[in-house]
Amino acid sequence: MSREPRREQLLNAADRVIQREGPSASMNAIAAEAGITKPILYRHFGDRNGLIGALTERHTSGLLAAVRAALAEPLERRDRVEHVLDTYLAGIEARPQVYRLLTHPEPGDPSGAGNALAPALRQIAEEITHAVQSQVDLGADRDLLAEAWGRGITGMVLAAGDWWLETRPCSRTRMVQALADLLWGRLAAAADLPTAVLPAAPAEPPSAEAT
Amino acid sequence: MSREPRREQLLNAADRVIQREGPSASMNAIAAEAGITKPILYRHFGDRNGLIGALTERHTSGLLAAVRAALAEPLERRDRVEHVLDTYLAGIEARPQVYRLLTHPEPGDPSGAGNALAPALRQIAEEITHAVQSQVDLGADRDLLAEAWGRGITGMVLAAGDWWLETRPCSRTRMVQALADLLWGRLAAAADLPTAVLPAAPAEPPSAEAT
DNA sequence: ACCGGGGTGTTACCCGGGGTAACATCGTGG
DNA sequence: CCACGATGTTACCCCGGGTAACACCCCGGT
Repeated sequence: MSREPRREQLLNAADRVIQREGPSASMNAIAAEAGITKPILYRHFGDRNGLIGALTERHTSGLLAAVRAALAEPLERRDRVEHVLDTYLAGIEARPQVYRLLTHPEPGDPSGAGNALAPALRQIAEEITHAVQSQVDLGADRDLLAEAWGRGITGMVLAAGDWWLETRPCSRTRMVQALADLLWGRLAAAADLPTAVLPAAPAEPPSAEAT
Repeated sequence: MSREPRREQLLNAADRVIQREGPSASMNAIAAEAGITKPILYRHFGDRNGLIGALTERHTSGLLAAVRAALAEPLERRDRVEHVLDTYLAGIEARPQVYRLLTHPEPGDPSGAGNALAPALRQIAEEITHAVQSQVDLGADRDLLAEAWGRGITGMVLAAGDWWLETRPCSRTRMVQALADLLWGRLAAAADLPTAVLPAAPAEPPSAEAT
């Protein structure tokens, strides 16, 4: 049995463990699940990041391709955005544990950059950036805006999607609407509430010792 | 010297180390910086999360208060949003290392939830949620929308801010504009680019082994 | 039949980080 | 003077990532 198929088997095992124990599963546990011992894992993947990376690759390719496809769909812009949002949410909904893996930036990253976006998500951000750049007329600022928006939208969907996954406050469709509405400037368009002009704001600024 | 002042000293030391070495600084390193040894740290803070938590508290209180204040500012809505964005960006700009600390969710979190938003950021998200809920007329969906948007906006600013901090592609003011524009539906309002209807899209779907 | 190489696998170890137990020390109030 | 409670110490445990050194097994070449 040459390298490649073996690699697949090991990845399958790792996959099962992480599905079961979450992304913090130890190399020992993974090796055990595969019925072998650590050094073999290291032979195949170099280090933990290698393994996680390979695993991530696997699962992202699908989601990433799906998002990319959704971004290229020939739809009205709003529909396209909704389509992308729905694609992403459907993806993370299908495999929550794996999704957590994707989003966890490598913890022991000693290099200066503690990027908020894991590599997998950075790819999505780049997809979005590129799509915006090539599809939307933003004038002189296009490059800056597209890049900032790519990151921003990705982070927005990450955080909101995470919350949605955990609390399931509504259907996927509704969630898609909520996010699309935000992107569509509904925050700007909505009317003010008749705020009673700060009805004697209760002064209580610094009360540390909060839980 | 009673407990409290000592605690402060220790926190100061921890602060310096993290400022210098990033959030992954070891307890040993922190103890050394304080001129003492580990057990004392543990006496004061219980465990690492306790220390980090206390440190976080310290630094967040300022930023959180600032954001809260910005949210309550009696301005036109767009100006208020810009004000909040600028407050946040200014905050993370001032102390990057500490900011990284805030955003790093505890790595060894064995509980199922690997929340994308660190506790400090969750507080900000709640602030935003509350502000939207009490200031903007969103009809029947207000609760859902406010909550989803709170998370979403926080995540957006986190990701975009992170990128901005690392690459410094533009001035803070411009960045604020870019994000406010996104929130203001400029994505929706902009015209389509005259896309040449997919000029022979280069087919090359699954090409793994990417770096 | 013999050998060598590239795959498989193993045990046993190193290192470093979080966390703790047990002991020494100092200072202050009864 | 002593006891108590704080400060501090050394030395240790445990566990997880990562590696060294060695054993096996099969297959192809001479």
